[in-house]
Amino acid sequence: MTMPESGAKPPTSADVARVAGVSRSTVSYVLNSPPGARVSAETRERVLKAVRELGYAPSAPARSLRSGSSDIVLFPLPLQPMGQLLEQFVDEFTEALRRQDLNLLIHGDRYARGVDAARTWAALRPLAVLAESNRLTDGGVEVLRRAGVRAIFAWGREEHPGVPTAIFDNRDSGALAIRHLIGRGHRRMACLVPAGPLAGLANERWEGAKSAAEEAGCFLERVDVGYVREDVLAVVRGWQRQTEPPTAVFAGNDDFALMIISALRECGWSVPDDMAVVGADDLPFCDLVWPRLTSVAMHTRTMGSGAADMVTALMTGRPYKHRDHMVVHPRVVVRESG
Amino acid sequence: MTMPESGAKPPTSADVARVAGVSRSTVSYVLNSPPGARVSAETRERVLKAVRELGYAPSAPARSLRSGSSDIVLFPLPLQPMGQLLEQFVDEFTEALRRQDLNLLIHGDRYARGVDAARTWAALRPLAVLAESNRLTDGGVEVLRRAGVRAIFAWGREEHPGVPTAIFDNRDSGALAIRHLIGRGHRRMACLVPAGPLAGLANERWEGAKSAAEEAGCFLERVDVGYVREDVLAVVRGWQRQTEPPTAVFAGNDDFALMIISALRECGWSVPDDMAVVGADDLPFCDLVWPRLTSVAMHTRTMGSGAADMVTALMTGRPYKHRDHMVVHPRVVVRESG
DNA sequence: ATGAAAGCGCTAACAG
DNA sequence: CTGTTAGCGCTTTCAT
Repeated sequence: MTMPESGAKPPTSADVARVAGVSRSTVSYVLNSPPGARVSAETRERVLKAVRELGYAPSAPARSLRSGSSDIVLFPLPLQPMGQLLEQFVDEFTEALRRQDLNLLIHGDRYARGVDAARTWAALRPLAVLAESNRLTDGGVEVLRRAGVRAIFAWGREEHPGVPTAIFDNRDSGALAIRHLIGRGHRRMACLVPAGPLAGLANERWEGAKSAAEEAGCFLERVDVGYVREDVLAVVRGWQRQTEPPTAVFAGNDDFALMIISALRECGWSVPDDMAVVGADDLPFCDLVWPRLTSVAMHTRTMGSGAADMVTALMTGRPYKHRDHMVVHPRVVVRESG
Repeated sequence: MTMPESGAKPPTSADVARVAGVSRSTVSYVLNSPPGARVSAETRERVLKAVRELGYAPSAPARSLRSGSSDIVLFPLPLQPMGQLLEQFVDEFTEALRRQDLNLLIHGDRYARGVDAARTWAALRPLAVLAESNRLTDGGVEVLRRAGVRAIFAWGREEHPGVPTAIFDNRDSGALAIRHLIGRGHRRMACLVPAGPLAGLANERWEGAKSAAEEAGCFLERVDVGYVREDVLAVVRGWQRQTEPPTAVFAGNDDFALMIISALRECGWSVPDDMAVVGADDLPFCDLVWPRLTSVAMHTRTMGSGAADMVTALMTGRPYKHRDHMVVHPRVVVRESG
């Protein structure tokens, strides 16, 4: 490989053709091997050698312009902090896409929504877009459709009309956590509702928890609490003053479960004997602390493979049903804390 | 906005021009407002109205093809799990880029490296690429340069020759942790070296820790340990049998710090009195557990703004020095655990 | 098995 | 201020 000339323009397929002593179409045939392409082994070798020599990389923009479709699947970075779940999902999805020669691109803007966001996404002319449902509006979907995006896929709490949606109902998580605790014999429980960036999420989980408790005729206390240790400590102190404090708490998420366990211990209560604790999200540290943390989790894998399935359907030309919705169910990962 | 025709092709600037009753160049002028463009307010309005009506989004591929440069800054998703740090960095960087009308795209493939990776990245014809230094090879950098990528920026442990690099030296982290503990009066210490996906990282931290201990004439025990609770527990049990066990431990990362604190407690030792614990990465939960976790952290913000500065330099045409390296220094976030 | 040529949607230089 | 036009790099007929 020779040195780059500073002002040099990127090599084109024409350059490759010239160096290899063939025509541009031959280069294209070698690089894309379409159904009816027949290139002699020797020619192919010459072309590939030229490619290497020139450090040639075909221009995706030009390709996309010419062919009218791209190999990009666009995933706008979620607003809600996903932590490790994100990397897990991305890994799986990328792998599935790679088998179809597709590229996952995560768009860094986590805030734009509606038509503005759609225009930004549409500009890239992606093959598919997987967006949180609350960032899609009718107008936005319209813009994407118009721009030739072949598959639009939503995910999140609410389904989006006309767009296949993977529904993560956080009420289910709350309900499941409470039912799990009831199954373990608890009758007086508390549900933490954390403030902060995850408040919306937490509130949904509370709703589900509440209805599960009502259904079973159990007592469930709602405890709003800030994202600081002192608040959590105050809550535990409050319980210690009660004559009949709850025997179990659904912490709303794993961070809070960690906090509440810390606080309980500081106050001399043990987990799960004096108080059972259940978190949510099943973050990696659930397995690392002691007592290990029982947690309600969504099947991230379900979403990863579900999304990949959709893209596969799209690629193989199978009909792609716009009305399909998929509900992603939570499950309880039972460990020692509750 | 009217209904999409199913087989319809995406609207083009020509469609907008026709609907607005102007020429294509006028549309382009309105949408890009280049220096010398003069369009009457009324015409501009007509054009924008047509844009809205058609749900038009300009094609980035076509634009990029024509103008020879794009608005894409490409950030290959790091192989090493970054957790929250990633989202923090992305947030900040995206915001800085938005001010320049640039888009951050995160490429989902975390594994490809060298020339193969470079070809994939180069295909998008991005304006800039920010890659982990260990995924860049000379050949890869060459391919990117050839493809007209204006700025190539590396980050990670080692600097990459010829490419400006943000150096995160994990030896520094280890050394800093140990020096902090020495400053607190500890003379016999241990350093956990976790196995698993982060082994490389941990090993570097160990090296730094070791040299800091040697420098100060202190004893530092290297403890290799698996990513499971039992291993950590066994380590603590081992210490309990020693007549002169260490008084402090650098856990290598925050997850391990959490594990070791759990294990210590299970064995009846208290933190930090019987054993001080320092983690690394300053994950959010450091503030949530009790005792709150002292942790060695890198300045993610430094990297975010550093990266943005580089892109700014690039955009404003300031000379862009290919030999610049930036060392990102760790700091100790002191809390109760050690 | 290979080459010639058209055209994807857009911008920018130039002409009016 | 607006319109005409050339061509960016590529794929894909259609001829050879």
